[in-house]
Amino acid sequence: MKSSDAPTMKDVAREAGVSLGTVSKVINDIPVGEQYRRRVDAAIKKLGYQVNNYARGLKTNKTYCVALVMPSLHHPFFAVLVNELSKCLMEEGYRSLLMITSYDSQVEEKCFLLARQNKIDGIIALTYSPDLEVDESISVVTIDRHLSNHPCVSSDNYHGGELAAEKLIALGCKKLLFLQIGNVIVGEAEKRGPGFENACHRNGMTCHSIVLTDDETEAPFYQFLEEHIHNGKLDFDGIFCNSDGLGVRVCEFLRERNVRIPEDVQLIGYDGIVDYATGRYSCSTIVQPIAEMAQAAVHLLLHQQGDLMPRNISLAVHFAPGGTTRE
Amino acid sequence: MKSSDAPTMKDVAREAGVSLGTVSKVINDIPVGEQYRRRVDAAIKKLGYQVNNYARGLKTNKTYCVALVMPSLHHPFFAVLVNELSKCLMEEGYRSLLMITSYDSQVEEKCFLLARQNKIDGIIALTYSPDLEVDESISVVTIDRHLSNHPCVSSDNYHGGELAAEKLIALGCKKLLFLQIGNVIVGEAEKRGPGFENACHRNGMTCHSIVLTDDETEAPFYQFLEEHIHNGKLDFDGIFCNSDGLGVRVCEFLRERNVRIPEDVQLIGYDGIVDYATGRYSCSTIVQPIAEMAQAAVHLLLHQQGDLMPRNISLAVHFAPGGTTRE
DNA sequence: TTGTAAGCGTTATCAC
DNA sequence: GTGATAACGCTTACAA
Repeated sequence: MKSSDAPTMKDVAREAGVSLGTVSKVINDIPVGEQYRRRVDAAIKKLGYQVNNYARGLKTNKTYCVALVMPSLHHPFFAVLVNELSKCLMEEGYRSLLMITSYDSQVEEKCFLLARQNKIDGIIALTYSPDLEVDESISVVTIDRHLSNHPCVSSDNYHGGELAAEKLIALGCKKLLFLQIGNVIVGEAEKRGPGFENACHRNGMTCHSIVLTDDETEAPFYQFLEEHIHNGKLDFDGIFCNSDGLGVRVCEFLRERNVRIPEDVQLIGYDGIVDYATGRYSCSTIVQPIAEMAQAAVHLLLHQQGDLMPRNISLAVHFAPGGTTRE
Repeated sequence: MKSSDAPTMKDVAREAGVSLGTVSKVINDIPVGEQYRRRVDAAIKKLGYQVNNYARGLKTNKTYCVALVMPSLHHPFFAVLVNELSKCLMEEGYRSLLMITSYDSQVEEKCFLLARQNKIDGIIALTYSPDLEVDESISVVTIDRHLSNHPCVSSDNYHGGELAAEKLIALGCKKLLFLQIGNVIVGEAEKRGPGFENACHRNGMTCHSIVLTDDETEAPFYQFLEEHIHNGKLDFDGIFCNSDGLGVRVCEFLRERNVRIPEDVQLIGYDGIVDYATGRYSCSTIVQPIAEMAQAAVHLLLHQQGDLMPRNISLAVHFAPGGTTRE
């Protein structure tokens, strides 16, 4: 850690032979005599002066810094989300303070505390603890989950579920299965199932659903599937999984048992995860508009505080074929 | 953006009926009379006081903040690296300022500037611009690439190449091929090829190498492979790719042409990328110890500045089977 | 227009 | 050991 003896505004003022206030004005683009401006600019360049955001933040009570509280970057969805959030924030002149919670609510709490100590201008969070204490004075936007009455940005999960059902039905499926494994915490993502089921019924079809929570294993899925395979034929011909990850695993399980996908069974996942190596979707999927979600979250946090904060913003999803449906 | 009217040390002092200095001492764990400490602690709790890191940083010239300058989080290697870096830093009491450059050297430069303005305590960077201007007063540790004389942390790329060759040879390969597509910028990763070739020669084997740079497409690889397939047999029986991504694509290409992997051709990639859905390696691979690299970078940056900064630290890699080798 | 000075919330150096 | 007080680098009235 080298000690920083960076030049300050005072140094610039001395070098330019003007006062502190003048330097400040130049830096903040406040009108100043042309000659002064030139002298100051020259001094700044000569000394390599850089504004000290800490001093500025202290004075203005504005840090141009937003905390990103995320469970992990091992999952592509989170990684890409953080990527987009960080880019959006940077475009708006904000910096991102990244905090990884590892799905640990203790850490989540600590992050919120740290964020507060850092006097950040806001928090964008995807958390798993339902009862996080959030300081009322700080602006928060959540992704996919609700936290007190802070606005939540998500994809249109309900419609995504509907879309999956409609697509499978349009592709000729007659017996539909819905598999979900997810958070004990109820969030926006839990609307995928209802959307799917509703669209099934609306189309006069029944649908078998199996819903597990994160603290269980996926074993019941596979046991169920196993029991419903007879002579290499599954009793269902259309499956909707609440994530691409699950979709991929289910595909693999079925293919190992000689169930042909998409010939005999078609499957749709959710998320729109793109394989890093091939650039393709890992299965047919309902694509979440991650970049738009990031943009919405940032915009909501920075430009729409105060008056009319919506409780939820859900963004349009679309279906993308990924080899596990006939189209 | 709600305005923050958080309580200050002054408020705490008044509430506790002590002076400012005493409050400061309590907060910084400097010995203080038991009664005072209790009164201050009570006041802190009552008011919900939180230290203002900006004011503290201004005074102490220490921000406990490190900038992470990364090209993108779309690639799992970067995502996991950032994940680990951020966790390490947090454990050491540091915050991470994430900056995504999108492989754009203009942005890289801007990030370094922003980092400097933010008076961060150091930078951990994976950049693509060879001539980034780095302020001499700031500590930098790079990953995989060299930047002026800042220390660089990487996996043991050269040995990784050797390992790949030795493994393929041990598994019975007779005709070896090396494929590399990578940065125009020369970094530590460019040692994989030499390591591979050297180990080949040491074992009395020749090795055909094709090296492309980022600004080209991979087409020449596939053209070459196509020309060297006769009756479903490839002229080579062992391939080393300089990344798992390339490895996966090459496998796919060959399998589509009925070349059997790993029966007829064995392939080893580099990175140790784990599939998010299955948790398995995407191909047989030389695994980079990402967590250890992160730890080394953080440790180097925070605890070993000044005296003996190594130019390069390379960490041990290991081979992991991933279905594209016979073991 | 430009310069001066107060103050943001801390820490640290003093006397007491 | 405790309490004033002077910085830290900046912004912002306000005075010149």
